[in-house]
This record gives sequence, structure tokens and C-alpha cells, in this order.
Amino acid sequence: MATGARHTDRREDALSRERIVDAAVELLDIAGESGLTFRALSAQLKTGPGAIYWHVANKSELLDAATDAVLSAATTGDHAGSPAERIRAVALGLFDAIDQHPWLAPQLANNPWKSVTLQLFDRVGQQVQALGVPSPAQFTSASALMIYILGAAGQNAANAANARTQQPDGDRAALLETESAAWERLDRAGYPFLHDIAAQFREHDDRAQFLAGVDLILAGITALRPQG
Amino acid sequence: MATGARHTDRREDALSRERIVDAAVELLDIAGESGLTFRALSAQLKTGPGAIYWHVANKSELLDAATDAVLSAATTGDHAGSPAERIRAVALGLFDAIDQHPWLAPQLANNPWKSVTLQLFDRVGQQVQALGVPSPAQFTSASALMIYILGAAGQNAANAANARTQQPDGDRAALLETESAAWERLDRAGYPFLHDIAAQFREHDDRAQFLAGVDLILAGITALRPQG
DNA sequence: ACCTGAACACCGTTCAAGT
DNA sequence: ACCTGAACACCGTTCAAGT
Repeated sequence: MATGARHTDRREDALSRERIVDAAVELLDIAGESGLTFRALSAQLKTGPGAIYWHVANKSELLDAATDAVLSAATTGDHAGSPAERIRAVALGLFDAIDQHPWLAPQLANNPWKSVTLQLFDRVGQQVQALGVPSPAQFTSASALMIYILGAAGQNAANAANARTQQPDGDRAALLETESAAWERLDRAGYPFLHDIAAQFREHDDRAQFLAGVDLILAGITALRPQG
Repeated sequence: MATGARHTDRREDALSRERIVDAAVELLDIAGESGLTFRALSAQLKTGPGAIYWHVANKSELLDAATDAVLSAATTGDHAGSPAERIRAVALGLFDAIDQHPWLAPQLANNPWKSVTLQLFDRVGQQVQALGVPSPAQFTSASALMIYILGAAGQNAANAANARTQQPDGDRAALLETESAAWERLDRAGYPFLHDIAAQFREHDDRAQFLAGVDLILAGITALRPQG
């Protein structure tokens, strides 16, 4: 990218785990998981592929480190407010992080119970407790929220990636239009529901839809509380 | 695997797309997505790797076909019952299919709106309509259910895969024990919630937990209905 | 202690050549 | 029309050898 560097072309800094992880995140953001290659990485860092293995055990560890770096930077911020508002804040933070770094989605899906994810799970769980959910139902409630948040954010990222691949200029509106039109063309007998909501789907806003889902689960949590 | 085949070692059948897909599913079930290789596949089918390309465009199409084959076989069955019961049946069908074929999870996460997924989405949506959800909320409700179902089933499959990798004999109980003990060792100040529910986590049943989440969302859907 | 870069054992995919 | 199998352009990872 930055081709402007003129004279002294010697390595400006020693290789370090941090520089490697930063470069990895850059590659991942530009070209997705398949764009992160030890050869591309070493080219960008002006080393041989073997050098990276001195600082990082393998590609899996590198992906974990990249995930940690991006996610811990994106989720610091301790919003105040009601329990529901705080849960929405965590949810939106994750949604936006995955939207900006779509490679996070499979990474988070494949290994839950990693430290950053656990912190977020705990934050959600604390607010579930603050909502007055009795102890036996807390795990179910916090899990359902977490699963929905990660799943919806991941689907959103996948849709964006598919839009970039399938449509000429990566237009989200065009993808919605195509999909919605396809639903309208389905026979009403076989797909009555899709037929009905095709128009709704065409005009929906991903972020708003995501938050509506969070609120739906929050309503369920509240509804199942003993006090009703 | 089957080394017992004696005489006539000529190819018993011509190659066909169906035979290729069946063999692909077999490889995927045994060794996961990384086990599906055009070389392994052609070895099992006693051909060259190039032959497969006559019937299948590329690996992505092969994975799609394998997903279709497994999922359409696993989700036929038109249970009767209340809308909630029917939704639970679809949910359990998907949960079990992904549990038995863990490679389905990333496949379904990466391309929603594929024909089989659309059928299931429509089935869920029909029951949402049967529950009396007003039109504007139908898409949110069905989406939330679908996202939760796919997400929870995927996490369950990922956990099972990790248990197989990390623990000596792939013991799920051992993984739960290890994880739960780790949560109890976390400091109470930083992770109050995890600390509290560690014991619950140790004893939870994945399938029951999954259904409890479905019911939680159903409760939310019901709670947000106009009639209350 | 840290880096180099050739080498190994794999991939998906293509394509001339065969039947 | 369908299959063969060598070849191409990649991978992640290792490791003797250098500094």
C-alpha cells in the first residue's frame, strides 16, 4: 500500500509479535481469511515466512491473536444505563465490530469460551442478573442473548460478503432487491411465509432488525420472570 | 476402509454427481471440512481428481450439494401439533442434523438464503403466523428464531469438535468440568457472573438448554403480541 | 536470540490427451 | 461424452544455516 517510502529501506523496526498481529489484521480486513497468508504477511513485513514462526506458533494462534486485538479494542467502553440499555450497547458493539471485520464471525463461532468472548458473556450475564432473573434461568437467558448476538452479527457479515461477491458493485440494496424479488416469484403454496414478507425484507434495516431481535429476547426474559 | 473387496476390481458403477456427493458426505462426516479433498475423494471413487470436475464445478458447489443432500434428508417429516410444538420440531431437527454433521454449521452460516434453509425459514415463519403475530413483527420473530437455532446448533457442534481435539478421549463431560473449574478460578470481581453460574454450566444438558432458549424466544414473541 | 530462504508435503484447479 | 493424470500455482510448516 504505502509505496511512498523513499531512502533508507532497511527494516525500520525489529519484528515483534505485535507488529505481526497488526499486519495480520490489516491483511484480514482487506482480503478476508483467505487473504492472510504467511507469504503475504512476510512480504509486507519484509522477512521470510520462517521468521514469523519465531514469534507465533501457527496460523491458528495468529488468528486468535488478531481476534483478541480487534475485539478488545472494540469493546472497551462502559456505558451506563438500564440493564436492557447496557445489553443493547454490548450487542451493538459486537455487531459493529463484526461488520467492520467480517473474518471475526467464523473465528468467534469456532471457539467460544475464549477470554474476550468470556468477558462479553460475563457483561451480558451481569445485566441479566440485574434484570432480576432468578438463578436457574440466568444461564439460559445470557446464553440465548449471546448466541443470538453472535449469530445475527455473523449472518449480517456473511450477507455483506456475499453482496460484495455476487453483485457488480457490492451493493447491499441490490442484493436485497434480488433476493426479495426471488421470494416473490416463489409459489405461494410452497412458500407462503416468504411470499408474504418479501416486501418487508426488501426494506428492512439490518441494524434495526438486529436490535429488534435483542429486544424480543429481552421481552422473553422478562416474561418468564416469576413476578411476570 | 473396506479392504475386503476380492475379485472384479473394475469400477462397479459409472461416476455420477450423486455418487460423488455421497462420497463427499462420507469424508466430511469422518474428517470434517478439511478432510474433504479432491485427491481423497478421487482415491475413494477410484478416479483421477480431474474426473470429478466433469460432474461438479468446484469445491464450493460440492459443499453446497453435500449440505443439500444431508439437510433435505434430515428435515423431511411434517410433525403435527401446536405452532410452538412445530417450531420446536424444526429446531430439534436442525440441532440433531448439525450435531451429527458438524461441518454443516459453517456451511449454513456462510450462505443463508439457500434453498433448504429457505424452506426451513418458511416453515418457522408459517408457525409464527399461526401464533397470531401481526405482520410487521413476523420477520423479526422468524429471523430471531432462525438465527438462534442455527447459532446454538453451531456452537454445540463447535464445542463437540473442540472436546474431541482438546480432551484425551473426546469426553464432553471432561470438557465441561475443565471449563467450569476454570470459571470458578476466575476472580469474582472481574467475572462475577461466570463465577456464579459455573456450577450450573457444569451440569447443563446441551439439548435441554437449546430448547429452553427456543422457549425463551417464543415467550418473547408471545409477550410482544398486541393482545399481550 | 533472532532471522533467512530453500524444501517438504500438501492443496484446488486446469487441460492436453486418451477412450 | 466421459475419464486420465501430469502440471500449475498456490498453501502451512520445518529446518539447516547464517548473523
